Order: sequence, then C-alpha cells, then structure tokens
Amino acid sequence: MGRQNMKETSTLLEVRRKKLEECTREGSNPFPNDFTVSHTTEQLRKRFEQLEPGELEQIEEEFSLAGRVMSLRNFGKAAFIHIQDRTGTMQAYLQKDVLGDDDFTLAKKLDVGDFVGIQGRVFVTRTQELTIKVGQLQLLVKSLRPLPEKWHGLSNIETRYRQRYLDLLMNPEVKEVFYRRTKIIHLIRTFLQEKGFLEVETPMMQGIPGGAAARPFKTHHNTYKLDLYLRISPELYLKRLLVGGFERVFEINRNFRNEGVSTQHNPEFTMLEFYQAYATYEDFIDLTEEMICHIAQHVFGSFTIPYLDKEIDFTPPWQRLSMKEAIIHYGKIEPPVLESPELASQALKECGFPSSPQDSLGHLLNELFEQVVQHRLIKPTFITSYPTAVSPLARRNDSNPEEVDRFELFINGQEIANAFSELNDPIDQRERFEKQRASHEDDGEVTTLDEDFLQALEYGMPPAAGEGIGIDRLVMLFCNAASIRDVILFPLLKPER
RNA sequence: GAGCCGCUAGCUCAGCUGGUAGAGCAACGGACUUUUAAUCCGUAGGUCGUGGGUUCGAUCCCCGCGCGGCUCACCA
Repeated sequence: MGRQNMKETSTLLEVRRKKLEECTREGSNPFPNDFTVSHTTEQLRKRFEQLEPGELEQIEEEFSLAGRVMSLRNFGKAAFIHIQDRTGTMQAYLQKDVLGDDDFTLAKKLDVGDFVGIQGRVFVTRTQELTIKVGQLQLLVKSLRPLPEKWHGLSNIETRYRQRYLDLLMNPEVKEVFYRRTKIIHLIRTFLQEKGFLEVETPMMQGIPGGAAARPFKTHHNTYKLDLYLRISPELYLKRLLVGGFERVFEINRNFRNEGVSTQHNPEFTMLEFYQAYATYEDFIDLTEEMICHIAQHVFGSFTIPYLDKEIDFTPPWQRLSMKEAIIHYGKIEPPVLESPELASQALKECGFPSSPQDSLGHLLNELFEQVVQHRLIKPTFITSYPTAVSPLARRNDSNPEEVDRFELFINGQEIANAFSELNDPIDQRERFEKQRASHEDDGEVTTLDEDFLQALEYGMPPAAGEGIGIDRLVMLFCNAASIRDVILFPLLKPER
C-alpha cells in the first residue's frame, strides 16, 4: 500500500528535508558529482580477505569507495556503517580523531539510505571484519525517504513489484535473479553466434500482426495516420530475412500479447526466435537440447536443477514422444480413440472437459494432450507430430499431411520451446491463412492476410527450420522462480488509484 | 472474467466471541571511540485500503468498490 503524503509520513520526510536544508545552509552541496571511485567493495574483499591483520597493517594505500549507507551504528565519538555498491557491502569505521571535526559532524548526521564517498586505509576489526578506516568522508546524496527495515527488509509483494528499486536494494537474492537472467541471455547469444547465426532486429510495430494467434495491442502513428499493432511475434519478418539470403538469423526481443495475466504470462515478454536454412525440426531438437544443457552447465555446473518443491533432471538425451504416443502413454487412452473425432471428443468429456465432435480431430488431439499430458511432463520432453490443424505455419509431414514436422519442448509442465520445419510453399501457406481467417471470423475477429509476406514466399524461401523459446519461462526454471513477475524487472500492474 | 485469501505506524507484524489500537525495527532527544539485529534512558508517530449498512458502539459483522496474491478461465 503506497499511499504517499500521509500526515505521519510527512514528519519522517520533514526530518530528512531539514537535514538537507541544514547541509545546504552550511555551504556544502548535498548532491555533488565530483567524487572519484578507485575500487569496488568486491575488489577490496578479493584482495585483502586472505591477509592476516598484521599484513593489513602494512598496507598504506588509500582507497576510495562510494555506496549507499545500509546500516549505521553510532557511538559517542565513533560510528560503524556498511556501504553497499553494485558488488556488495563493506564496513567503514568513522572515528572522530581520524576524520577531524568537520567530517565527523557530517558523519553524525548520516542516515541509512544516504550515499557517501569514503577514502581511507583497510584494517580488520576485533571481530575479524575487513573495514575501511575513513580519513575523508563526503556526502554524495542525501536520501529523503527512509528505507524499509533492515532486519525483515521489504516483503510485501505488491510493493516489491511497484517499487522494484527498493526490492533490489533490500533483497540481494532478487538482484541475483536479474544478474542470472542477463547471464542466460548472454549464453544464448554467444551460443547462437558461434554457430553462425546473425542477431537482427525486426519491427515491434506492425501493420498486420502475424506469426501467432493472440490479440494484439493497438497503437497509432500520427504523421502517417496509420493504425499499427505491437507485434505478437517476429516470425513473418524473420522468414522474410531467409528469403533475403540471411540463412541463419535470431532475435531476442519483446513480444506483446493482449491477453490475461498469470504466473506464466506477462503482457510483454521476451522471446528468442531463430531460423536456419537447410535445417529441419529434427536438427533443432538436437540444437535445443545442446543449448539448454549448455546453459545448465554454465549456470549450475550440473544437470540436476532444483525447482520449487522438486528437482528437474536435464541429463541428455531428453525423452522424445509423438503427441499421440504421449496421449496413449500418459492418458491411458486406446490408440483407436486418436483416429476418430467422436471417440476423441468422448474421451475429453470423460476427463471432464467440454468438447464437440464438430471440432477437427487435430484440435481435439491437441486439447487432449494439453488436458491429460502436458502437466505431467516434468523432465524435459520433446513432443513431435503435431496436427496440421493447430500449426498454420509449419511444414506438412511428407508421409502424413495431417501432421506437421514440429515439436514443442516441455519442462515442468510448461511449454518452453515451439519449433518446426517451416512451411515455404506459398500456395499451401495462402490456403492455411485463409482457413485460419475463416475460423477467426467465426469468433467475430477480422484478420488481414499478410500479402507482402506471401509475396516474399513466392520469390522463394529456402527450406528451413524455425524455433521460438520463451526466455522468461526459461529464466524462471533456472532461477527457481514461481512467477514470471519474479524474473521481469517491472511487471505490468494496474495503477494504484 | 470467476472463486478463495490479503490490505493495521515508514518497514515487519500482533490485535480473542464487536467496547474507536500494540510490539520490534526505523524516527526524534540524551549517554557511549572496535560495533555488526550494538546497548542503555526518554519521546513521538494511526481516518485500521475505500464507500455504505447493521449496532448505543465497528479494525472486527454485512454489502459495494479499489489494489494485490493464488487457483481457474482466456491465451494454437
């Protein structure tokens, strides 16, 4: 609950304001920018942690550090503070005899939350903590609001999301999540680059939102008087690049889908999509396994990863099942059921899910899979042989046109990756778009055919495989996060009022 | 969109079957030159998310609303 400007708050704020005014009145700038940092707290820790106190005494070098005051223990003529910088914390000892009267007067006025610059030598306290004996102290920023309490920190989930900066300040493990997120993305980037993939950026604002079936966000360009949509997928643009001769491309960027919010869904989320000419979906099964194992090795040094109340085993090779095999195996359903819309619909109803035999067999199979199988796929599992009806952009299987050359990867019951050999037959593609459009018109939605994309296909797109990986969900797995909001710095929340 | 749960001091939390609120930390004043949840003495801080209702009386019971969490639905 972040109601600001309440009466009782203002007394706390007024006290800080007064200190600020006092500082200004005394002629010093409370917001200077002339302090030079020579070291981070981590650099000093690494350099001196192993030294004996006697050896430390010999070090006459002075160090300049800057950071936020995170704790403060005041004595009559001395004080201990901890400052926090981007690499951690370091204790500093402020002693009247050493600091001199002016700096010590400043020291007595410090509040938790202020930024300070300190300069001094290193020593070890009686309790064996590496500490800076401060010779010069400078106030770098006067903080005007009290930080959350030092012991319990900030735990209110709403405040943690709304004021993420406080969450990051007070909860080191949160900072760790976002360091790890960046590390994972970096690993993916270099992994793909080393295999000859070119990183590209394609439009976020699209005239025709394509490449997936989700409701888009709408926006408008004033000068062109043009309605535009935030992209729901980069797919159709990356394929144009295949047409253009970039044989291996990838993009890591935001997609926007105007749908519900949950622990697995944020309206804007980060997607990796990559495309490789002359590759098949089976090549991408191998590539995906290799890439995610590569991440596991670099992040954990292990194939066994703790996630919430379980452990997930990433040891390759991962299980591979066709969708039908999976339904038979996990759903205890007889094979003939999977060949008849009536029986499949019946089976769905028996499991308690409404369905109609009017639906296509492909949609029914997909529904059965999602209801009966998906949540059981804890260990990484590739599901292949998807129905053509639910895969409008995928290449038909050569021996069975009712199925496409596609897989999805599931881990912990979550869809992590979706890949297929790409449909590059412009005539088939047009028909499938038409079919998709017809079914959407039933839902009252009007969709426009992307004629420009179809034209590009007509020029010829090399045979290729393409894949999308939801980065946020992957990061959740590797950060033991239960909600997607825990791996997105600023998740979307309604305004407070 | 539905169901359940939550919202009390800056932060973290108590508050019984209804009698207009407490603690710790933070803050403020004082003591203290190796502390680390520093310690000791003292002080102050609240429209109990919000709007109604019931009642002599509501933080507490009832209804609406807001925001959040979880589950479900939606999302190939």
